[in-house]
Amino acid sequence: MAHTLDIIFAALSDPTRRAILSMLLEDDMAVTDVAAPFTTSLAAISKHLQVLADAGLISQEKRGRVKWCKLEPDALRAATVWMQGFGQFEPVNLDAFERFLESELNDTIQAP
Amino acid sequence: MAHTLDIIFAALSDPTRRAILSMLLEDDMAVTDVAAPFTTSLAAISKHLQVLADAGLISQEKRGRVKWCKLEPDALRAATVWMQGFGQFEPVNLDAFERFLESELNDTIQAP
DNA sequence: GTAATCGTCAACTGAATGGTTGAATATGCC
DNA sequence: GGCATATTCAACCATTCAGTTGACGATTAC
Repeated sequence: MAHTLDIIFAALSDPTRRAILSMLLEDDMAVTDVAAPFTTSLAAISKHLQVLADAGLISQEKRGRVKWCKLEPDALRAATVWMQGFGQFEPVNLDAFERFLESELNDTIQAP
Repeated sequence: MAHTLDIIFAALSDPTRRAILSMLLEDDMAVTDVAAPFTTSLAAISKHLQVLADAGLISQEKRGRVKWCKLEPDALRAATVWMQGFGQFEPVNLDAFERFLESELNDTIQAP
C-alpha cells in the first residue's frame, strides 16, 4: 500500500512524465509518437514510460512492432484519496484544469 | 507551476514524509516529537521536515528553542486538482481514509 | 555560570535517478 | 532475402537523495 503510493507519487514528480500522462489523456499513443514532441532521446522516453507502467498509471500493449500506451486513470485513485483526506476542496473546475494542463504542457514540451 | 508540482509530488513520494504529514493532521508538533516514533536519526527527520516545508506542505515556527511544525493542507490543492482531472472519483469515504492512514502509519513507524 | 535540551550544519556514504550513445531484437514492407 | 522502422538493452556519466555521525549555536533550567 505505502509501497504503491511511493511509486505513484515518485512517477508523478517528473514534469516529462506528467506531460506524457496529459498527452495520453486525449488518446492512446505509440512510444515513438509519445517521444516526438520532446527533445530528449527515445530511450529516455521509453524509460519514463516504464516508470509510468510500473506505477500502474499507464498500460502498454504491443501490437505488431508498435507498443501502444494507454492511460490508466484508476491508478490515481489511491493517491487522490490519500491527498483529499488532508483537506476538503471544492469540486474541480475542469475548464480551469484544461487551461492549466495546456500551460504545463507548453512549459514542458518544446515548440516545433 | 510545474515546478511546484514537481516538488510537492517528490515530497509525497517518501513514506516517512507521508507519515509525518499524517501525524501533523492531528496536531502541531515540535521537531523532536515528530522524530520520536521513528528509528532514523533526528537530523534525518529534520531534513524531511525541510523538504516538506520547501514544498509548502508544512510551516515551521520557532518559539524559544522549540520549532513547531504545522500542516498546511492548502498546498495539496494544486496537486489534487491536477490528479482529479484524470478521472472523476466518487466522494472520499473519510472513515476508510482514516483506516488507511492508520495502517500506513503502522507500516512506517516502529511500535515502541 | 554551568549543564542539559532543541535543532541544524557539515562532511561523508551508498543507492537511485535521468540522461546519453550505440548495439541488439523484433516486426513489417517490397 | 534485405532493408527500414519500432523499441529496448547495456554501459556509462553526473546529479540527487536518504541516511549517518559529530560538532556547533541557541535557548532554557538549575
